[in-house]
Amino acid sequence: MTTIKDIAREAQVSPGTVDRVLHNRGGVSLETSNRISKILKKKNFKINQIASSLAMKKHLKIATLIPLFDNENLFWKSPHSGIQKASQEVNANGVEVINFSFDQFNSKNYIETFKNLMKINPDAIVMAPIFIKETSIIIKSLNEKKIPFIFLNINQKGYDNLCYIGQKSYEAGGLAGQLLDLCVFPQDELLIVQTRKNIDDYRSFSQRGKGFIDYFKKNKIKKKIHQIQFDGLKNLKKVEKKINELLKSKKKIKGIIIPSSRASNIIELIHPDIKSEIKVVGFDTTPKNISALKNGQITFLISQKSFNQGYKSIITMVNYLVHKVKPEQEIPTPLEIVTKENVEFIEYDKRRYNSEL
Amino acid sequence: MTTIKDIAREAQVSPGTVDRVLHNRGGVSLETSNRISKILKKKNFKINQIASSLAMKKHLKIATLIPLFDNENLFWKSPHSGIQKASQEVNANGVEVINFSFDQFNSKNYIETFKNLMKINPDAIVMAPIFIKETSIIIKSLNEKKIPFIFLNINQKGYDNLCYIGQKSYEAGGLAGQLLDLCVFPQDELLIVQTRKNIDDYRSFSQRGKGFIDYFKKNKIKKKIHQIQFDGLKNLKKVEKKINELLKSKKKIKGIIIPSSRASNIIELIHPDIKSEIKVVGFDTTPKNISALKNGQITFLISQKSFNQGYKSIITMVNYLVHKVKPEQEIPTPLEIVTKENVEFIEYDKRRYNSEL
DNA sequence: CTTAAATTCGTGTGCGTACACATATATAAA
DNA sequence: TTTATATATGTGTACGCACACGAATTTAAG
Repeated sequence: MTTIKDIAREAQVSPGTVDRVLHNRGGVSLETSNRISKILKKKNFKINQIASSLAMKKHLKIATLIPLFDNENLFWKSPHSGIQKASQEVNANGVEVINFSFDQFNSKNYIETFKNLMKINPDAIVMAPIFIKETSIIIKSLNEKKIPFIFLNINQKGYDNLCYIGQKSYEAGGLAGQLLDLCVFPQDELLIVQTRKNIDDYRSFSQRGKGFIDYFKKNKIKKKIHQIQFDGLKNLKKVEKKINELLKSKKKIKGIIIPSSRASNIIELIHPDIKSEIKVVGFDTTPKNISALKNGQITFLISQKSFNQGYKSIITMVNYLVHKVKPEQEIPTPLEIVTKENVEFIEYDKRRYNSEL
Repeated sequence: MTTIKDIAREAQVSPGTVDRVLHNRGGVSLETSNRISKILKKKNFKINQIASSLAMKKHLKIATLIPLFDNENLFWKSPHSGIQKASQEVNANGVEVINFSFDQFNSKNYIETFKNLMKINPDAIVMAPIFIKETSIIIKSLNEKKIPFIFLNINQKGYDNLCYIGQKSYEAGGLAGQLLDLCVFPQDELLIVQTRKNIDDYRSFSQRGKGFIDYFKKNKIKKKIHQIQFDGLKNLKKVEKKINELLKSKKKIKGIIIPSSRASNIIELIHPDIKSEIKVVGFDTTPKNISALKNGQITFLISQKSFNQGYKSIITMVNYLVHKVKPEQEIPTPLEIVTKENVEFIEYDKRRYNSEL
């Protein structure tokens, strides 16, 4: 292994001079510089990353701003884990990741958490821009201080975020369309169950619905697609009644897509006799969804691979900050199809990841 | 960040003593040791990997022994890439990975390549144990020299390999069963196309076939499953004739599984009229299979994620050598389902990986 | 009580780099 | 010529840890 010292000796200069050439920090005569460069190439010198980062002792702070998770709503646990895993890896490079979580149903808390976040003077931010208006305020503040930021899992257009890392929801809907189309009879009808009313158009739920419908249009498949909406899942009795009534009256419905991550909550309300004849596509591998998949109530789950999203967000940011690698503007995560028959291996893989934290 | 020095100061000992406790290298009185341990825990001390590996300056050599790939047979390209990626990462930890490739149809070459491999005195080996007899010779040699080894992608029982990293072929066949079952009518029949005759029972091809058949048994689904075998794909005319004749005579066959990685080669021989009504499940995301998937000739591909396999094999070995982490005996890779609608994202992800090499 | 042996612990060095600081040389201005 | 100024290069230290060596202390043996 060639070291800086070796190069220096051969070029008859001091290690410091070689270092200057390596990082073209100036202050070296052209003649010396050329001589050193030649030797560097000849010896195929590569800086030792280990020694380098040890010496640099850079202390970058990346702050994350994403929703809290709890037993009720486990979705954000997975990105959190991915971020954790990445944190640990980059920690060795002198990068510190500090997490700030907010209540995803409370826009005020979103802003307040952001203010707290700014107190630590982060060098960069990874965030899930949930609220529209508040996000615009946040981004303004970030732009003033020239702090780079990445959008995670939720995209907002019109900002100069370094990139967006997340699922293409519209396309995920298309995939759901293909899957249901494959496993129902041509004459069967389908149903979209929205678990929240009046949701913003940009939200993944509605994007998935659109993609689903458009899949059939695009492929010129004639398909009757019903829709039903609920105003949250607080009043379960009401939801139960409504959906069972619908399914009883429309016997031709043999496929259901639930574009939110609450598929299991809906499915368990459906009458067993009806349920057994219906194929269901849900989203996100929450524990509840997984168990519904395992006992056959859900046919397919489409996973965001949100662990990977979290992981990538940190790695991408570090690459940008440390190595000045500009990422592509959109980094879509693969659409992972999960069924009863492959779920155990996907779960196994996750466990490994988490245990490696 | 807490350093060894900090701990030493608080425990009123020298850094060397703390180091001894950290690596329980002995030579420390119980009393002192306990005191130091407590402080370590209290301060949540973690050794700085960077400084650690810099100081250790270990020079481990891991050799890989896997088949060559070429334009004809691209399967092994992917594990190679994964190994490359991992190599680069662990390189920073003072680990060197040296690749040795052999002709997968030439058992002599397998042994010869192994002999060359041994000349570099590797500290560990990652290998694909393709040939039975020759493998037994190789392993004997490795055991004598106490060199640890990992089986990659192909498993052989009865050896004390550190672990096996690869797909569970039997289960992959089950998954194929579920997918085809979901997308054909109950009365439809299925077909297994083996592209090679007289293949060893342990090979993934036949394991997949078994898993496929057993899926229907296990779930008590009555299904007529036909089988056809070819002796390689040299004589394409003959293959074409035979398979089209079969499909014409058995009109009820509406689903085909090709348990090797040559699905596209088979599919393109089938008469268009028949093909359009048949669902096809293939394995492995070779370029040819991908394009057949894109143009609708293949319905599902089940991917080995062999890039990940290669990657994991190196990481696992390094964890064992450096951090003494014993892996589980079997590390199955997720069974990835690929369709026309999600293939582009999976391809994108691969490209990213490769570009990061 | 002396000496040897074992136990316990401190010190110092090296790993390869980054960077601040010091020094030397050349060039320009006075 | 002298002094100031810029340019070019050398030196030294810190980064955090691993490990060898040796010193100090305790215990055992004679």
